[in-house]
Amino acid sequence: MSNSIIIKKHKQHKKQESYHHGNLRQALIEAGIQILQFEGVDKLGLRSLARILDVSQTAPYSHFKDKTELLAAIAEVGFQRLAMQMLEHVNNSTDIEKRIKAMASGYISFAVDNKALFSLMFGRELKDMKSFPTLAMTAGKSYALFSGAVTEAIKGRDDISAKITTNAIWSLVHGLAIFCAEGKLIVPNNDIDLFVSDHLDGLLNTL
Amino acid sequence: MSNSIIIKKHKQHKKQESYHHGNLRQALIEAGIQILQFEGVDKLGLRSLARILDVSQTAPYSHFKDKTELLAAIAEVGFQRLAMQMLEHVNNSTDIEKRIKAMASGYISFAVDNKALFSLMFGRELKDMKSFPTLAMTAGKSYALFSGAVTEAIKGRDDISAKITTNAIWSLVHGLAIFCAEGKLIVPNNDIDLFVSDHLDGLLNTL
DNA sequence: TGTACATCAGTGAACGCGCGTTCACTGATGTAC
DNA sequence: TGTACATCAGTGAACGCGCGTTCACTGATGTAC
Repeated sequence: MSNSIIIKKHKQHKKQESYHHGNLRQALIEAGIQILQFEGVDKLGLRSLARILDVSQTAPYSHFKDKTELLAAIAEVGFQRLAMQMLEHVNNSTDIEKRIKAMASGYISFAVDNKALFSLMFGRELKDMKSFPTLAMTAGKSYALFSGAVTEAIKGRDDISAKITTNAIWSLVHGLAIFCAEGKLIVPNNDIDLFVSDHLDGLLNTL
Repeated sequence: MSNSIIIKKHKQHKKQESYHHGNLRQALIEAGIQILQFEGVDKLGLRSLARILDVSQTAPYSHFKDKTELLAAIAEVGFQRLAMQMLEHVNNSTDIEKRIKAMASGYISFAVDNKALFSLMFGRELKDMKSFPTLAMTAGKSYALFSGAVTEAIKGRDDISAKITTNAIWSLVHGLAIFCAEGKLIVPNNDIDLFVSDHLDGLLNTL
């Protein structure tokens, strides 16, 4: 990738070059996501980010107390997009089983399209989410989407069973997402919907 | 943890201190696993390992061409133990469904007991397994255990269906393993067998 | 409207760190004769 | 059995690297009067 792309995208060149960046916080997050996209988690550092944004290496400290806080902010955007992508796939289907499958497709294709971001979101770098309550909340949204659908599907049965089913679906989808992202599983013909349908049918049939 | 434990375990003190370690390759691998157990992936380096084993920082290069090769060796041991732990849980049950559940229990409890090793085995550090054929082979064993059981269970039906079912089970189990290891899912009363049974029933019922 | 001033977003030098790897080397080992 | 010698497993100094973070600072901004 070319760093200049990232720079241009964020450093909106005003008439006179300004001392202040104007939008550094947001730019750091977005550039971070770009680095994840094209380079990988271990290239993502405060210094590398500052370099890309053409800003001094300590400028990020005006917006984030330390590196972890920046990573948390990036991951949070990731979780927002994950939930969005799940919802986009759902569209307006009313069939509950189809909706679950659609959410799964969204989940998995998000993972495939954002491998490094996805692994940051679930990785060891941020394993103590307790320090980042808003991150934890945002992260909970994608789970809640599955959970809500399952609860609706099996209403009548008890809560425990709903929870177990939700966790099973979530785990299955997450596992598929990881293996697809890593290339350990291949989606035939890139037909993600068929792929998901095939792999979820067993579980969903028992709903 | 105390590093001295690791040292004592490996540096078998002979009468006269020997110039040669005697067993450095094996010691590096085992100390590596210890570091993973008590410190985490990012504390695992050639230098830290050499330090622990009380050996010069370049000694490891007599046994591994570079860091990645050492990591691959460690991961390979991990995969051997994973397969072992799966088989141990199986014992001598003949019921195929029970056997699959037992293997799943082994898989998940391995992940919980060896979080960092598990994440090395499936992590980005070794994402290009092609460079390590024996690692890839060993890694395939745990998959083969699931695959064999499923094939046996649904014999009569076609291969494609067997493969899909295997992948679904594998993904589900892997997802559960990750979430349990990360503490995102809690195993009630530490009854891993019941936990697994609950979460796999849906899928296995369709066999 | 113009100005003083607090606040804030940046700078740039410096800190200490641990890392992987290379290099020329040396002490120990085992084997062929 | 004793010895020469190739081989191998170590040593220790040095390389260059990028990193997170701290510090004292300065230029820009906006607001109260």
